[in-house]
This record gives sequence, structure tokens and C-alpha cells, in this order.
Amino acid sequence: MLLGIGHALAQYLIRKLEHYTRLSSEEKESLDALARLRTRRVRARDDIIHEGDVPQFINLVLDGWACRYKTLEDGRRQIVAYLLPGDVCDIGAPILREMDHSIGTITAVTLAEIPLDAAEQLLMAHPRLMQALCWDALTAASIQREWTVNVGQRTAFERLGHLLCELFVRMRVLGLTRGSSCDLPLTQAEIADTIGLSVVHVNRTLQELRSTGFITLGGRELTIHKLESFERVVLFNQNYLHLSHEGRHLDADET
Amino acid sequence: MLLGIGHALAQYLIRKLEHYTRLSSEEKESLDALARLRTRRVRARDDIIHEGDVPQFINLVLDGWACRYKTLEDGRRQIVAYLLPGDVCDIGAPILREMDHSIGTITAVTLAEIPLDAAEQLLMAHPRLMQALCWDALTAASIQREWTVNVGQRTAFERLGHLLCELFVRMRVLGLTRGSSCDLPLTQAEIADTIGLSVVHVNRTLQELRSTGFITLGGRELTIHKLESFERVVLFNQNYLHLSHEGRHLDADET
DNA sequence: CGCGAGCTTGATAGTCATCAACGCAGGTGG
DNA sequence: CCACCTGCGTTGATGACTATCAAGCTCGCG
Repeated sequence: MLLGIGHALAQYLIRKLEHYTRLSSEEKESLDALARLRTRRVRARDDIIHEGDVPQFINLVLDGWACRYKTLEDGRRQIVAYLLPGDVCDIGAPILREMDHSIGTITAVTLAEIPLDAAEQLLMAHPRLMQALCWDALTAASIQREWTVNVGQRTAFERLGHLLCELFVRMRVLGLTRGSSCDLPLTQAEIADTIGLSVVHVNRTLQELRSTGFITLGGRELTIHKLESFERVVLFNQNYLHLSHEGRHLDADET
Repeated sequence: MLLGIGHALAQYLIRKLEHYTRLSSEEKESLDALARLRTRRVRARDDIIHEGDVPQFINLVLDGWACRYKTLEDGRRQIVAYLLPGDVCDIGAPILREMDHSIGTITAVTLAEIPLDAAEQLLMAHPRLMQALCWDALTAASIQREWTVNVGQRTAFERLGHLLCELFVRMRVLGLTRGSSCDLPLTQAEIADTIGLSVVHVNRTLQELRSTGFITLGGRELTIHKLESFERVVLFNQNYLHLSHEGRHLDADET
């Protein structure tokens, strides 16, 4: 049975992992079969899993946007990561047990709920998949470090610009950009909670960014007109995303 | 050959991992043997490895303090993690190849340089060790998320207090506290680069913290007089360190 | 048509950065 | 043994950046 990638439920995960290493068609099909075992639909602005929960599945985002966030007692909230299609919510589930943060949706989201033991079997059988998922997890950790730099050192202008660059590049990896545009379903309040600014200030900083002519943002769509230049202006360097990896020549069956 | 833990080079790593799972004496001895293969001494305020380097070893901190940091073109610097004894510098080395950040020392540091293949062999032979190291890496990622929250949402007062709590608790895990005191070899400039404040403001915030009576800090030593209360004041909740883990009852040979 | 969510704008205040200077202690060299 | 230097901590004055408060706006929706 040969699936066109375009019809694979796990297409975005596969596309992302192939930035690290080629996968055999058997590996892709097994991955996709796992994603088909059980899916779940969550509506926009709803919670997928809560801090303190013990996940029973590995949740994989098949479609839509979600975010990891933490809340302080007094209601302050920090979004610590965005989960795009192909991202895994709780890779550490079997080991850490309890969630130390919550995951909520931005848009409506389709999840694959993958049983822990099925996932384990697959990874034991396919070392390359295991490696690719390790790469994914390590890259996620790298992104987290960059976010710490972002809120710790950069100005409001750079922070926001940097976030937009990152999201655009990550969407492009998934094939979810249209030329220099992509979806950006975030409200200004969500952006504020991401980069540690007030909503009002995000609004003003956005105007400042727009006035440079580099970006257009409105109606849930982001356009970055001259990505290269814009990246320089906001001090964005995509090395931390660990794309363009040597390992891609270590090939699987097809080539 | 039975080593007293106190004499094992890898004693702190072992002590830390045993917060997740018991290790057999063979596992401990193998770990320690790896650490003895090759060691290196780095003096204080020096670099261990640079952004862009491709590490040839897995570097394990045997003794002393180090930090991960990133620098922006204009010189701004953000410390994104502290590495204490028992912490691994470049766990992702075999997979990510290129370092996306630098690692520098705070104090003089003793490193074990562990050959990649030797490490791989050990982990393949001992699944429990592999699991324990995964737990360690996942916990490090969790800490990174918490740091994002720290700089993104908390006030200067809470930020600094939270950092002190974290460092104290992590030192206690290693058995490196003396009652309610522990070493704290950071300068105010380093603290500033950690929590995204200016040196001047760190200085003033420290005075504010001292004036609460909860902490004493000076001459490289930190004392937290009433940890529980202090934790509440600065909104510190140690769940994200993933200590006190169920898994510890899954036992190894000795018990 | 009224409502609410999200976006926008203006005014004001607070937090924190910057600049500049001084104190103090340990280390170096004469 | 003392002058000097340097790294680190401390203090005061000033101003920039960003939060907060309050209100108006727009648009999709019941």
C-alpha cells in the first residue's frame, strides 16, 4: 500500500523529520498507521491537557495550532512554545509522568492519540525514526533556549520580529507557506503572553514593524516581504532550528 | 571492585540520576569508568565550547559551575542554563552536530570527556541508564521552560528569588548544601545576564531580597533561612524539577 | 440590531536601564 | 611594606521603555 504523502495523516511530521533524515516508505507508513489508530478533535481556545495530568497517549498535532503555557497563581500567563502540525505534545510522557505545564489550542486542532506501547514498539523497530524524534526533541529544546534569549535580552521590536520570523520559517518547513505569506492565527493577547509584553505594547510594536514595510499582518495572515533583510533587522539567525542537516545524505530505501 | 560513591568521579551524576531510578552497582561503576577515561580542567571564566563547534566528546561536569549562554552581535549576553556537577554539556552532540550556543565556566571546572562511541555502547547495554539520562534531558527542557516564564512574567524581585530557590534546590539534590546554605559563585553581572536585568538593578533587587530577612548572600555563599516561606513569596514551585519520582521503586540489584 | 471579542489610541505612572562615580579587597610590582 | 590596579559591589541621578487605565472602534455573529 503506497500512500501519497499528501494524504498521510502524519504528513507534516514526516515532512519535518525528513529535514533531518530520509525515511523509508515503510517507516512513513508505520508512522502514519500509528496516527490513524485514534484521533481527536479539539475546538479553538480549549485545553488539550492540563498541568498535573498524567498523559495516557502521546498526542501528535495533525492539524491546527496549539501552545504550551504556564500560569502563575495570580493569573499571569506565559506561552512557552507553539505546537504546529507535526509537533508532538508530550514526548516525555512515559518518563516524566506528570505534565509540568498545560497545552491549549489556538485554532481547532486534530490530534492523533498514540498509545504509549505502540509508539515504543515502533521506535524500537526503527532506530532511524527514534533518532529523528530525538533530533526533533533536541531542536525543541534549542528553540526554548532561544526564547529565553528573546524575552531576556531583546527589545520589544526585536522580540516580536524574531517570533514572526521563527513561526514563518517553521511553517515553511512544513510546506504551509504561500510564497512570502502564511497563516498566523494568534491574537495580540496571545502574542503578548508569548513575548512578555502587554497587549497595548504589542499593538504599538506591531505598528512599528508594519511601518518598516517588511511585514504585513492582519486578518490571520502574515506576510514577510523581504525575509533576509527582516531577519537581519530583528537579529534572527535560524541556526538554532537545526535545519539543513548533514544527516540527510544518510539515506533510506528510495534514493 | 566496589567504589564508595564518595570517591566516584561521577558521584554527582549518579546521585542526581538516583533521584529518578535506582542504579545497580555495575551501572554505577561503568558510568564512573567512562568518566575516568579522560578528564580536563578548565579555569574559571573560560570557555568550554563555542557556538558553532562540533563536539568530539560528551562533556560531563565533574566539579565546579558552568553555564550555557548565547551572545547577540552587539554584545548582549543571555545565560540560558547553569551546569552544576553531574550535568552533561552536550547530550545532543551525536545528533545535532553543531553547537547552537556556547558553554563557559563560572568557577574552575573539571570535565570528563567521554568518547561518543563509548557512551553509546554503555547506554545500549543499560536501558535503565538510557532512561535516566532521558529523564535528565527532559528535566533540563522543563527547567528551560520555567526560565522562559521567569524572564517573561515575573517581577525583578520574583525572578531573582526564583533563581536562587532553583539553584539551592538543585544543589541540595547533589548533596552540596550545608544546612540552609550553599555555594553561590555568581557575580551580580552573571546574575543580571541570567534574568535579563541590568547589574545595577540586580544589586538593588538583592538588597530588597536581603531586607526581607529570608536570605543572606555574600562572599560566594547563599543562605535561605526559611525556604518554604521564601518559595511562596517568589512563586517558586519545584514540580518542574521532576524530583520525587514514582520510578524510584523500580529497583536495581541492591535492595 | 445589539453584543462581545479583538484591535486601537491617548494619558499617566512605574519599572528598570543608563551614566557616572565611589568604596573595597585581593593581587602585583616596586 | 606600600602604591597601584583591577574586578566587583554599591549608590545617586536621570530618562527610556513599557505597563496600566480608560475609552472608542470595527466586525462577525446570534
